[in-house]
Amino acid sequence: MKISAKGRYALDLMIDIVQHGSEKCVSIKESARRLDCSQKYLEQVAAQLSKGGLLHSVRGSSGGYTLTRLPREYTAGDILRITEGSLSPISCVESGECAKLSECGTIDFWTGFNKVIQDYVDSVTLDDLVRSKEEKAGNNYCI
Amino acid sequence: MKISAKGRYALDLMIDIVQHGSEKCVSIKESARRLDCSQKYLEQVAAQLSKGGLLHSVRGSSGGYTLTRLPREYTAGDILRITEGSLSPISCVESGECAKLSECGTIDFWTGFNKVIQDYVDSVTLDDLVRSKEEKAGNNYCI
DNA sequence: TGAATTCCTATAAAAGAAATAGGAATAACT
DNA sequence: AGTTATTCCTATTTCTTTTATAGGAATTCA
Repeated sequence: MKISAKGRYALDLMIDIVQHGSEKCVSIKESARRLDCSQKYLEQVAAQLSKGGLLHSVRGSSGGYTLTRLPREYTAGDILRITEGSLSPISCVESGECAKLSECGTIDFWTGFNKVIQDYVDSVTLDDLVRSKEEKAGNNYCI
Repeated sequence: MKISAKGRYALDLMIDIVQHGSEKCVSIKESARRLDCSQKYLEQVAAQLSKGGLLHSVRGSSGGYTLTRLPREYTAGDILRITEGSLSPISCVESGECAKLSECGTIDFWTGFNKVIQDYVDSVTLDDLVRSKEEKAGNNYCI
């Protein structure tokens, strides 16, 4: 039960855009260099976030991506659900597509599991993540 | 981020053994029939649970599996961790194997995520699951 | 001895994740 | 106008993991 690399990239990318996009667009080329990952793959992640309304894209030369909201208005859940497709631990929790639901002994367990997951990921904002990263960066000089 | 079929089978199998193994061993053949899944695959799941100390196996004719503890002494987490390998949402949370940990902005988020997952799955016992199943079974006649 | 089981391990099949690739569309800058 | 830098679109490949199948060895009961 792992979050995929794509989901991790998505969080890292959003953080990167906050940190480097105060006034300008942030291009994928830049971000990929900083995050040290495949530019082409990161493009796909960005496209998905853009399609999902979490990023605004600017095409053409000196284009890139900007946020569509304030950092505190995104939750980690918003970001991860876009790239992971869903964060539920089991598909029937969402779809209800199971012939044996009425006699299922584990559905309440899965439903509760799903709830703690969603509650947690929606309790952390992008702003929290950025501040966490900034604290870490500061520590490099202090310790 | 899904629990695998193997993990679901493991929970269902443990429940089945509680429900049908009060006095005797429960064979995989029986369970596979009741759970409507591949006998050979369920064998592998059972072997894993047995190896992990959650089930006691009896070989030979009229053999099968029995619990090694009382139902209330297993948590869902105990069972799922055996078959899923781990329930952490990201591997570095356990391994600490990441060169960039000191500058990572998301590690605290992942660590907190891991905690709510472990806390939840360990808050539900096998006994809870069995009772949940029995309630559902009762409903078939009441509604 | 025969039948029913767990145990062991190999392998095939299917699905999904991660990355690569090439180029079209768009927009800024000179 | 032309060059360059970008997003956008989609196909394909490669890799990994999951799921299932397969065959038989070891064990135990009757």
